[in-house]
Amino acid sequence: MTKTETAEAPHFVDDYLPALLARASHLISGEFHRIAKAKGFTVSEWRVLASLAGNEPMSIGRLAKIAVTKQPTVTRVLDRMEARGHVKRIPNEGDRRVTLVGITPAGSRLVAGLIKLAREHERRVLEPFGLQRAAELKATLKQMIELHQGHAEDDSDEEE
Amino acid sequence: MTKTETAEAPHFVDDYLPALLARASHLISGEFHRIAKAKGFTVSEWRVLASLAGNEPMSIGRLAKIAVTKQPTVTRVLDRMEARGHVKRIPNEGDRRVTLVGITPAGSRLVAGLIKLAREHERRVLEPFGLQRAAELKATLKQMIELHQGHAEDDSDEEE
DNA sequence: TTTGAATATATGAAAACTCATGCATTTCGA
DNA sequence: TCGAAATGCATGAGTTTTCATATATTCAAA
Repeated sequence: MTKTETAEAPHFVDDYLPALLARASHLISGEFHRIAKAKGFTVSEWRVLASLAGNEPMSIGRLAKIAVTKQPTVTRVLDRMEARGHVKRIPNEGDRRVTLVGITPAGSRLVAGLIKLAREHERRVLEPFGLQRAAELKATLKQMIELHQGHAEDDSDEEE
Repeated sequence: MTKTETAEAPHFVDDYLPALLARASHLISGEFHRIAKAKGFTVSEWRVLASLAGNEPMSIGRLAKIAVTKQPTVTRVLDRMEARGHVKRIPNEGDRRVTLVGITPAGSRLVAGLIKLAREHERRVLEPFGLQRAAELKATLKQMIELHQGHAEDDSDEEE
């Protein structure tokens, strides 16, 4: 129905990489975010926790980059999470401008369950593609990330 | 490139598909969003315009789905854009619950330039991967979107 | 028809995010 | 060593987004 338009020519956003990435990301992550929310976390909080999980403390700036969240937002998310005892700020020895953030044992326990669920969800998502294509997809995405993390300007990307 | 770690197993988020999608999407789109903002659009506005560009009017719900934005947000974005004359709401004949949204000539002119820039940007992003891998990436993403658009629950996904 | 459940969009109140900028600390050139 | 520029994080203020729900319309069933 409603095809007053010319034959087909897929619409712009249907073949535009950023749109495809956004839509796929949104759909896939959204599925898991419902689980995270059920456990009492906002999306940002889950991202922060997942980024810190199993890692040594890292700077807030680095965390912002990994968690795909702007620095002021991260600062505020950390305030909430620190208040709940899931993460802790740690003054940095060498450079006192830096504040490190680490996950607490309580935070670790909480996120451990979520990560388990996240991995299961990921497996279900990738399953229809097979190991080969799944690996290719991840490799391509990783390479793309690698190529673009330097384009900085906004968020907190750069360094390295 | 990454040295911070102890050459250990890559951290959870470094091989977790949703994180890779989010990070790639964020980095790539972010690059273009700077251009869109320079032209006076917010990210949401650009998404709405890009979704409508060259298309016939569509319902707000469908637009929300395509633009990867929640319905209340779309409604408000539309308010702003309609006030600027970039889009227009059109009462739907058959079902009067539905409000259609179309891009105006003024909106079309504006977005035409942006889309041209967007395509150039996309080409630059995909260039290092070659036609083959680029096509595979898009195909995989499209299939993934296809497989998951029904999982609805939040936003506005479903139907179809 | 009439009623009750669905569906599509809008909206008030609250939460989250973002920009611009502030403060503290470190770096670096003169 | 001094002062300017840079860096890292925090914060005030304003905007956007979000949740929950309201409103309007359609649909299904009795």
